[in-house]
Amino acid sequence: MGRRKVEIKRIENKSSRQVTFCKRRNGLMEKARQLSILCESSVALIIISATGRLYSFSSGDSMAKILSRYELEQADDLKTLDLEEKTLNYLSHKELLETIQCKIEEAKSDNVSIDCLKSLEEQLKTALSVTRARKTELMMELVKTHQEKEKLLREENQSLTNQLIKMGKMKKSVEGEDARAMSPESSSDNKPPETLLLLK
Amino acid sequence: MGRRKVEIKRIENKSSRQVTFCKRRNGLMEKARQLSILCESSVALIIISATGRLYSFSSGDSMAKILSRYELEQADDLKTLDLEEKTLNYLSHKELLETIQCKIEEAKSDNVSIDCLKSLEEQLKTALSVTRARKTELMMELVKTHQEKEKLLREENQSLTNQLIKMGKMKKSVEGEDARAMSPESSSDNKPPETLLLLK
DNA sequence: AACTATTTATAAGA
DNA sequence: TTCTTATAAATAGTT
Repeated sequence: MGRRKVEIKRIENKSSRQVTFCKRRNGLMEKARQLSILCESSVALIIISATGRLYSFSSGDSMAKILSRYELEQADDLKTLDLEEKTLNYLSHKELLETIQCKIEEAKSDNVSIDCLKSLEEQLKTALSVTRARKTELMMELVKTHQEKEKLLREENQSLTNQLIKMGKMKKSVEGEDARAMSPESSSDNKPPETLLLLK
Repeated sequence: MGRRKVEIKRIENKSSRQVTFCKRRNGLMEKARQLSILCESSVALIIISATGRLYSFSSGDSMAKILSRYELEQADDLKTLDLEEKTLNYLSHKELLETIQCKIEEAKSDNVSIDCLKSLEEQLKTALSVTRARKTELMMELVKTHQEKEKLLREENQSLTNQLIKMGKMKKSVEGEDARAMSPESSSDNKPPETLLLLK
């Protein structure tokens, strides 16, 4: 939308690249704002120029909230488990925590070096990821357990329902012919009644 | 840009809000992509719909890289220092590290509870923030020291230059008249030579 | 930093 | 939902 159509590829001329960056960045920010208002959604936008300058917009929820929601979806689940696999391969959660304790011991001194803090930061980052991954792992297990329990309960339920239908039919077949109307929601898939042995 | 102008405010009709969300979301993503390519910049875009669905786009660098760059700018510097002030007010870095060691001790057991891991995660997050803040603090001090050293060196340099000019002039004033051409870059602000006592 | 000729995005309608 | 089209909005090149 300008004097002529432009191909979407890196603009070679430095100054026109800079001008376009400024124009389109503002356009993008405005569009992000509009979307969030029109459709009451949360939008987080971070732009880093080629020269390293940072621009950001966030709406609805605060940036931190949006980012943590994103991380919840991405990092916390499978990706972190993958990313941290390297670490997990060498060190178990327990071993990692032991390692970090040593680092912390070092960092408790009153005049720590920047390098020491840098290294502690890295360790804490890793520990945080691994703790999250382990937490997710445990939660997944928990969910799985619940799902299985639910499945068994559904099966039990189905079985009981079928038995009821069977009994109802026997009774109705003595009384008359409109027995099918009794439980319409399960009328199309009444399998032969299964035993309750499934439920241990 | 449609059949008529729309005010930027929440669209009341649910289905047209949904349609607009879909259209504008796609538009925004496309614009983000174009900006990143045209101007070789990194763009991270996260959109969360009113119903909680998450959409994201990232370019150039990976999402994780962009987010950590964002956090570096925001969290690491003053804001985290503010955000974590609460924590720092109650616990020093050292005390925090001691607290975390206890948590870690708990979490090292083989069958930790999810709650325990959740709490450890929180502690690690705080420790990470505080460690970063402390690191930044120390780095700022270091930078300040260097800046002061630099200032003193510049002053020493200026003083020496001035002394040289003065000596040069005295010499030249004996020899001839074109002495001004000697050091053109410092010809306009040659203050009287200061002592070197500044440099301790 | 403005200006405008064009292109592009999109609101409403089908 | 998807396509179409009239119109609003964004922006490329120019000044």
